[in-house]
Amino acid sequence: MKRTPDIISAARGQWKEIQPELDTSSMEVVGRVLRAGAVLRQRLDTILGDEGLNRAEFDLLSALRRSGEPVTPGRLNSLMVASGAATTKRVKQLAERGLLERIRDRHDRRSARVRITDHGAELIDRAFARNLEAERELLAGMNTKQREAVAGGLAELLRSLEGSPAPAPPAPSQLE
Amino acid sequence: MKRTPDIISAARGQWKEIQPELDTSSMEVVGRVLRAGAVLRQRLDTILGDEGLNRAEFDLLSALRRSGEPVTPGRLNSLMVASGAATTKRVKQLAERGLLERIRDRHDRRSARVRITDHGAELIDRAFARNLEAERELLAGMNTKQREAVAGGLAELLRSLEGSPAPAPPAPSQLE
DNA sequence: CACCATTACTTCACTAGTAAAACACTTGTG
DNA sequence: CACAAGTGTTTTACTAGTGAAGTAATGGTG
Repeated sequence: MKRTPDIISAARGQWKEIQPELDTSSMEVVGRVLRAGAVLRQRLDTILGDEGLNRAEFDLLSALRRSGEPVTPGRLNSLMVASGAATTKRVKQLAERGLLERIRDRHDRRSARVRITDHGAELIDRAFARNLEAERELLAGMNTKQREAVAGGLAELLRSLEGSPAPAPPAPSQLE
Repeated sequence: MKRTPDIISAARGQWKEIQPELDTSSMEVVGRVLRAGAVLRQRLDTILGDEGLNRAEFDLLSALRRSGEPVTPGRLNSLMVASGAATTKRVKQLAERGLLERIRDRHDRRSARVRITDHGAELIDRAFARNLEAERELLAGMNTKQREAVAGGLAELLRSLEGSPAPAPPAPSQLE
């Protein structure tokens, strides 16, 4: 079954002419992930904008919301695949908007824990639902079987790259 | 066959507790693409740095190199999934480094075409090979079958999102 | 041809991200 | 216990990206 080529197939063909001996097979996965990610981000970021959030803010509030309890900046870094400096900035700005707050960690004074506010939870709940809807629309060109196939493969890839997700550290019994 | 969950499965489980009626199935694809992309980028960008290029520069030189002929800024935008302002900046900086040059387009004076220099081609050839090697290492945790499966699914996704790639516009017979 | 709509690109003002440095705290070792 | 090594986070200086505005050119229409 011959398929219309996607842009990565086309690119591989071009590289073959330039450097015929080069093994470009990794592009089949990596090139496609990076490109699909860029396209999806470009399209979904505008939807988030309508909800008053950018990608960074959305990711932070999502991570906090689904964690269900306060999270350390270090853990946020890895949940969001961001640098410490980026996380610090994001937390500061959303704290100023009253969407989250910092709570001192009595058990480790190098750190504070970040907790979403009620206002923040309301905002992310709405934005998240809206985002899911937009995602579904973007995936509408694929049938269920195709979506499940790529989802399974991507899960393999993530496990291969990251291993299994670390459980959240135990919440201290008292935080003030 | 029950698999160790990846972070997106875990996240979906968390959302199910917060909003049980929400259909989060799109996260299986979109969430994973975005996350895998972020992880891959984080890891590969350091490799590119060793070759003296950042992601933006790498993408631009790659696009030019594999095109084999001068490209308009507008086409570079879509090849790289970047805004016009970003492309302008990238072109300016790499031109200053002598890695590419701008050629006037006699057929449309709103535009110039961007051509990679010999120096630029040497640099990207080495960087590209190094990048492929790093990609292969990152994919080493997956077997061939798994890689082919996810590659196929991702190709479907890209075609669904972007359609088939536009061919390069004909090269004018004379450019000066 | 004159004029208007559209297109292609650049400029501008601002924001988000990063590595490295700085600082404070925690843990390990003798 | 004292000190060194390690860890967690923030600060800093800088860079890359963006939307909107600006500018020039092209194409369409009467």
